[in-house]
Amino acid sequence: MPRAKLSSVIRRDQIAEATLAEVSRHGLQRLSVAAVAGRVGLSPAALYRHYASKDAVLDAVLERLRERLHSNVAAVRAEFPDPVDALRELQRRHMRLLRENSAMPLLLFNDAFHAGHPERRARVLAAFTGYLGGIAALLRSGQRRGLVRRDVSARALAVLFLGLVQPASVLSTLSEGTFDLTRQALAAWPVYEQAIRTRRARPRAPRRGRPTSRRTP
Amino acid sequence: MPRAKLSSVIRRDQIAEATLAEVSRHGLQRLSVAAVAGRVGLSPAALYRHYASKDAVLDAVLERLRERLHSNVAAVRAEFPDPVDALRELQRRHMRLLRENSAMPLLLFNDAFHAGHPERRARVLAAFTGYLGGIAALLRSGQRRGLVRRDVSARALAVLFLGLVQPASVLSTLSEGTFDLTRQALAAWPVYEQAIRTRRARPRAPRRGRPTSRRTP
DNA sequence: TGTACATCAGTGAACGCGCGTTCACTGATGTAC
DNA sequence: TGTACATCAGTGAACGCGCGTTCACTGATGTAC
Repeated sequence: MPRAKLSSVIRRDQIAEATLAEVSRHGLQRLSVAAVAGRVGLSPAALYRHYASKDAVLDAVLERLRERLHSNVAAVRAEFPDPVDALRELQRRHMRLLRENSAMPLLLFNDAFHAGHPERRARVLAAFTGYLGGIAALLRSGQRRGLVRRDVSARALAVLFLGLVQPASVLSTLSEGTFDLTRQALAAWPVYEQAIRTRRARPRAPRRGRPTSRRTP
Repeated sequence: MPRAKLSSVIRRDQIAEATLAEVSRHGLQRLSVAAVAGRVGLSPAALYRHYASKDAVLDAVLERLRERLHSNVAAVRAEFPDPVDALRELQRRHMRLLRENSAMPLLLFNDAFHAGHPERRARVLAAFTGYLGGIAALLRSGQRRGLVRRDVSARALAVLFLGLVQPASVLSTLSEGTFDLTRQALAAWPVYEQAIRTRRARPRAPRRGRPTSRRTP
């Protein structure tokens, strides 16, 4: 007996969201078309009315994740004039994104997601470097205004920013939530902030005992 | 026609190494018993003379990776009396380990590796927290000697240490080597080192403009 | 406001492929005598 | 130093399971007239 019919526009959306939810719960490995269809309330065959293949669904999911990362950068840029404040908020949003979409690392860092899909790997890399680029842009703007140290490239500081959350996220996934991601992030932020901010009237390399010198011009 | 016979002790070793090499090259997703056997110079069926299953091989591989992580920590501890120097060297060794075993992130952070294997997931987590524990121990010893800041837990600083390499490693995997892991790591280390070292005669929170105060007792 | 019809979202059943694993058998190797 | 035999690492062929996908068919829905 056929169940309720809905337009393909709606179904496409439901299927992509259901896939995200399934991956969040059981990982990409165990993701089956049957499970996704079941979650939406469809037979597996019905899914093929809306997507050409399982891979097409995964591509749609990737696009959603890319958008969410991008919109986070856009949002904090708009909200905070101070780029360092914006970064702190971005970290918060990033953690929320991870909490609500634990599928994200399970997909993006998963070779099963790229293996044999060169175009998809390129898109993941583009999403990643796009995000990184947004972070680097914030840092560069901080550098221009004399808020962020200039002796290290904005790019390198941006990669370091990702390191603020990523290992914690891995631990959290592995421990199935036992590891407290938020607590770690809260402890890590001030360390990062102090590390990237322009230092004023401080010895350049304290351990060597060199004479004090100003770092910023 | 049967090929050269070798003792099972040798074969077990060859098979585990071949698996590491295969995963490094094509990821876990594409890892097949046939490919591993072929690399060793055996038929797929022969592999079952030495391991009970493909999963048993993967367990052996996990153990090898755990040992390599552990021995890196032990080595830098033995080599450097200063725990911060030891950490710098650990970062170097970690990068080398990643370069020579790109299988490591492809396995350890892969849900296909844990999915449906609670014991294995526990072992991965244990390897991870063991490594983290070793790093935290170095940091704690630095804290005791007044070399490392005490206002942040050694544990949190240890997770941050992992962040020094991990995002770069992901980028490097995604970009298939285009991204320069070593360069990033070299740029990141001084930032980390300055961030964790005890600060002397520096304003506590420069941006707020609070009065100068010593951080270390 | 009804009727006819094209469209399209739905279904159960079956297909087919990849791949881990098993099976029955082979023949080299090490050891007891 | 030979011979007999248990052991054990090797093989090709076939099995079997999971799962993505296709197929022929159904019936609801929207629209032209």
